[in-house]
Formats: sequence, C-alpha cells, structure tokens
Amino acid sequence: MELGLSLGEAPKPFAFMEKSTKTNKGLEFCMGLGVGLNTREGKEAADQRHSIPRRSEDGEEGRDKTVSANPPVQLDLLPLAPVPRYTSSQLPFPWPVDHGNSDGCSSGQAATTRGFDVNLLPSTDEIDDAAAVDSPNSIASSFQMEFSIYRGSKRDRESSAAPAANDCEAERASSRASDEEENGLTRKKLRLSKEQSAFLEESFKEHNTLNPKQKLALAKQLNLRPRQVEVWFQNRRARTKLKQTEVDCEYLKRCCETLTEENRKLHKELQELRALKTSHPFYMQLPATTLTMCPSCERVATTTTPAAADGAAKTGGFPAVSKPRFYPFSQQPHQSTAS
DNA sequence: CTTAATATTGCGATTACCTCA
DNA sequence: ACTGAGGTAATCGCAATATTA
Repeated sequence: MELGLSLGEAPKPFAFMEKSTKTNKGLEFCMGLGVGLNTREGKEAADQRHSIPRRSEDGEEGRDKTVSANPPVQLDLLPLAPVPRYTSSQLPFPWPVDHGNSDGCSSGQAATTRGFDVNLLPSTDEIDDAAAVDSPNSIASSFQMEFSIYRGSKRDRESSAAPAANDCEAERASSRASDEEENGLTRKKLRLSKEQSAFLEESFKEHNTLNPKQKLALAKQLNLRPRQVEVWFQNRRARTKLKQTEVDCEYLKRCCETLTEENRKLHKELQELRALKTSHPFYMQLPATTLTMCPSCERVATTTTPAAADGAAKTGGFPAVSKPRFYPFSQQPHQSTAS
C-alpha cells in the first residue's frame, strides 16, 4: 500500500486521491493534502487556506490577484486567540468596515473618543502623509490621545521621567536600522500596548493586508509609524501561516496514524485468510498464492510462485493448480504480473 | 508594442529585545 | 540576581509585480 503524503510541492494535490476512491471500497479513508509552502503555488495555496482576500480594487495590490487553480483541502483553522469580536459599529476603524471597501477614510465618530498608548510619536512628515490622504473630517485628523498606558521596559519607564529624553529616544527608535547603525545606536524593541495590539488584531480580522491608505490611517489612529503597522501585519500573517502549518502537520499526523492502523488491520485480515487456507486446505481449492498490491494502481493481484507452491506442498495445503485465483475484495487484478 | 530600469509589496529567515517562570 | 525559553518587533534579502521612461 502506498501512502501518498506530500509535504513539499504538491502540483497535483488530489491525484492519488482519485485513485484511491476508484479502487478499494473497503478502505473508507482517502486524503488529499497539499501542504506545499515552499513554492509560490504552495504559498498561494496556503493563502487560500487562510482565506486571505486578494484585493483587486487597488492598483497597487494587483500583484496578488493570482489564485491557485487547484485549491487544496480546506482545513478549518483553530481560533488563534479568543479576541472578543466587535461589531462594525463598535469598531472605529479608520476605514469603512463594509468588508470590501478600503477607501482609507473613516466614517467615524466613535474613534475620536478612543485613545491609545504611545510608545513613540510619529514623525511630523508621516503625520503629514497621513493627513494628506485623510479627509478633513476623518477621525485620524481629529485623533487625540486621551490616555496613555506605557508598557515599556524598566529602562523605558526610567527614561520616561525625562520627557525630552524619551522623545528623543522614541525618535531614534523610529529610524530604520541603517539610520541606527549610522548613529551607532542599537535598535530598541518597542512593545505595543494591549489596546494597540487588540485594535490591530481587529483590523487584521477585517483586512489581513493593508493598502497604503489603510496603513497610514491605522498608524495615525494608533499613533504608530506606518512602518510599525506594516511590520505588525507582516508578522501577524506569518503567525497565522505558522499556526496553519501546525494544524496541517497535526492533521497529517492523524492521517498517518489512521493509515497505519488500517494497514495493521489489513495485515491481520491477511493472516486470518492465510490461516483459513491452512486449516481448510480444500475449502477454496486455491493455488499457492501470494497476495500483492500493485503500487501504481493499488489493486490486489496474485502471483503463484514456485517457492510458495513448495511451501504449500510441504504443508499439504494446495494442489498445484494455476487457476482459479482468489480476490479478497472482489476485484480483478489490474495486471497479471503485479510486483 | 517591447523592453529595461525602478518602485512597491509581501514573504521567509533571522536577529534582537523583552518578559516571565 | 541570574538564566533560559518563548514571544514578538524589527531587519534583511529576495521574488513577484506594477509602473514608467
């Protein structure tokens, strides 16, 4: 028996599944798994499983329009985190939450009352950028911080005693690594607040990718740099994919166990049939037969070998008759010379 | 219309920092 | 106080795609 499990590239994820469905009806299980994450197709397939929407409304997202022609098996994702689900009216996203529009500007009234922890302040040019794409009535332009829960490190809390120094540090942290290296500074990891993370999480549920407008609006609303929002979404997608991979592996593991068990049962059945032949040598008038399974077509075939015939003769079991044959599953062998 | 250069974006791999047991 | 593990923000390099001259 062949177990076709492909953990790499899976160009034809269901090819072997078709075979198995047309043969052994006694085997009630069949699988079609395409866990090919190492190729572009695999990535797209994975994205399909993740139900990542491929936006097409924005020109800049056109590169993601391609979809796999062979969608692999859909595995239900376990809930990643028990994040409370908000309704659209409760969620003051900086873009309309009509599940499809990504215009970037919000309708929003509720967001004006929601403030967020600030690890660092966006640079003024980024604020200008965000304002440039926001309508004059957007919540982002009217965003105000109303509370601040700083969850920085001990060092951060110490430095927060000196506001000027903290601003300077935040500004430094907002630079890219190249800038940091140029300044001889090590990058500083900034922890997002619970509120920021929760809001990003909710945003991710709405759109797991962001167009530039959404990114800017979200960054402004959360008082983060657009780059931070972008990185967060990238990492969040990576986490989702990793979780899905774990689910896939777990599923494959269960399938393997199932197949192993089925194989064990088949072996047991075969032994019982052989024992039956031994105890009732003239019951079926069978030749000395070796049951084999064609690896290509997965059909059971028989071969009559001299050694088997000798063994049968020694036990006094079977006369040396070339035919008839015994087909345990009422199947004709695909080829007479099965290997 | 074709093509090369450039810009943009997302992803995988990895690093670095932070928190916690 | 120290330490290792785990989580995650951030970085880097690459590939695919879009845009533009």
